[in-house]
Amino acid sequence: MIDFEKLKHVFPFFQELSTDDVFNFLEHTRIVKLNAGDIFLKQGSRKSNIYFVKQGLIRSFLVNEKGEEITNRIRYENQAMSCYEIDMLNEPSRFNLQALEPTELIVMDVKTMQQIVHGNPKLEPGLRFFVNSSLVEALSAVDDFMLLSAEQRYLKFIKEHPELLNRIPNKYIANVLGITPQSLSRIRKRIATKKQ
Amino acid sequence: MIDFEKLKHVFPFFQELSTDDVFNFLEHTRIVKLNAGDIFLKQGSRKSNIYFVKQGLIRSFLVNEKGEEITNRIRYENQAMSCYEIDMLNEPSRFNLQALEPTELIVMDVKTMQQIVHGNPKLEPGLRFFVNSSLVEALSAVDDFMLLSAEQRYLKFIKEHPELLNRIPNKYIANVLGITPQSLSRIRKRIATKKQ
DNA sequence: CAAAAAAATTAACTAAAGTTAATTACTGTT
DNA sequence: AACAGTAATTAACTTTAGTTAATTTTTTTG
Repeated sequence: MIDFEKLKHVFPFFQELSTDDVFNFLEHTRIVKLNAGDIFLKQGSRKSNIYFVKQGLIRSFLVNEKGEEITNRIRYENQAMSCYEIDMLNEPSRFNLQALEPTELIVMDVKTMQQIVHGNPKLEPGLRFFVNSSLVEALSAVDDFMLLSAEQRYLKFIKEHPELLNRIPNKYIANVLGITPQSLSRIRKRIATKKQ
Repeated sequence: MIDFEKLKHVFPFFQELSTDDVFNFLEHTRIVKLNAGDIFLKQGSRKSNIYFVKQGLIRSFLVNEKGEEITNRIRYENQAMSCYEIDMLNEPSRFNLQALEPTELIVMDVKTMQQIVHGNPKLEPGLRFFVNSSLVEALSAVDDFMLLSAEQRYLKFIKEHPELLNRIPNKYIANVLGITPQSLSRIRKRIATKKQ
């Protein structure tokens, strides 16, 4: 059973909607419960879903030519993950999606979602807000890579996501910062010795 | 006078619109003609416009604490530039916008554009396509910073934007790649000697 | 065309990051 | 508590990038 009031908090754009609107929307979603470690989308897949994290923590990663896993995105409560290659470029996913904790996802087919949202103008602002926010986040991340050093990016990361520090291994953070775990370890040491 | 047929090519999302729809949209735009070097938006500004490049070449750049100009975005024909800080975060622009060639821009206030587009459902798909494409581009750029070396990013850049190579100085390309002009010069030398 | 300005390259040096491998610390399990 | 597996750190070394400055090349402009 879906907790309607809780969902309004999870998805701010539900706030202005009637119960009917929300239920009509949620009718086309399904809840997926995952254990830590479960991979719910594999590299090469073309399943075009959008995944809202209701509870838990997920990551997107690929396996490079050396066989190493490289994590490129981390999402937690109230955030959404999608694979832009599948939705927008009509290509198979380059990435795997994996739960890192016991996780509950609200899953919806992207095409279905678009049909429903565009069929009900009251839903449009919510989707727009979501896409626009994603765009701002991505553009801002690009600027950070261009303008900040790895150390500065790390400091910004822990400032903006302090709650993640104790939930994910540093090696995932290193990947997201675009550096190796060894390099992050050195940066952390540098920062620690500076502070004293 | 606006060349309607040309515009349909410039903005693919106009293709399916009636002449009336397009003129209604364009009524709220203005054409701005710039000389090479003209700065048309200054760091700190809150003018929330969207700039479509009809002809020419523009860049976004900031001046860092050392007084150096750092270019973070380059846009040319058929592309659009906006300042996400102003539109989405309600903050003053961190960047300057400058024409690098004699340039013609179609300028429109973002709020006005949103009103018009949301007031005419036929215009919605065009805006959505634009925002979604921007999102894919930005996410892809983030992935490139995480997964590719500076040399690989340069090779990808010249492959995807060969027409830019002879239109902008290498130092701007270096900035966009997140490296110094000196470092790009070394990379170019490395590539040149590899090829023989 | 010549001078001036800007851009690109090169060099020498320093700092940071990648690589490989070993060691230490931590976590989860039985 | 002991073990195994994973993560984090450290070290030694290599490669790449940043920094500062000089030099060469290219572009602009009077």
